[in-house]
Amino acid sequence: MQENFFNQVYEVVKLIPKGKVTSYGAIAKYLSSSRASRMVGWAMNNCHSRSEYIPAHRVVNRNGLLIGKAFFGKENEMSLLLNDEGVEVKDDQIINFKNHFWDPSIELTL
DNA sequence: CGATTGACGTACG
DNA sequence: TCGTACGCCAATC
Repeated sequence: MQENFFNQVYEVVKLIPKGKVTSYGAIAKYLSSSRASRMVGWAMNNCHSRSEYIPAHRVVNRNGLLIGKAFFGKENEMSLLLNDEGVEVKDDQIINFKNHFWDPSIELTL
């Protein structure tokens, strides 16, 4: 399979610390282009094809909205996981998103 | 093999 | 400030 973009996405997502969240655009920008955010979402769509578990619930859109909840299975599961990790989520919307935001381009110190 | 879609985001009007 | 168009790459139809 793709050992460059997709694998990079999965690796970054798995590196997200507990209680932290990031956005598709942040990962895309860290990997290549800011406009490659669709590829990140596509990677998440195929995340089940990966051998490792991908904490996709820690990856949200630019608005901090749990857009992927519909693909996660149980809608509440995604919110509950984030809440359990210390991330405040209200109505599928992350509260203090900026406070919980985890930027790979900064945390990974590219 | 060619066209369209897809967990988004940025740029331009 | 709000709305529409485009870009990225892979997978599916």
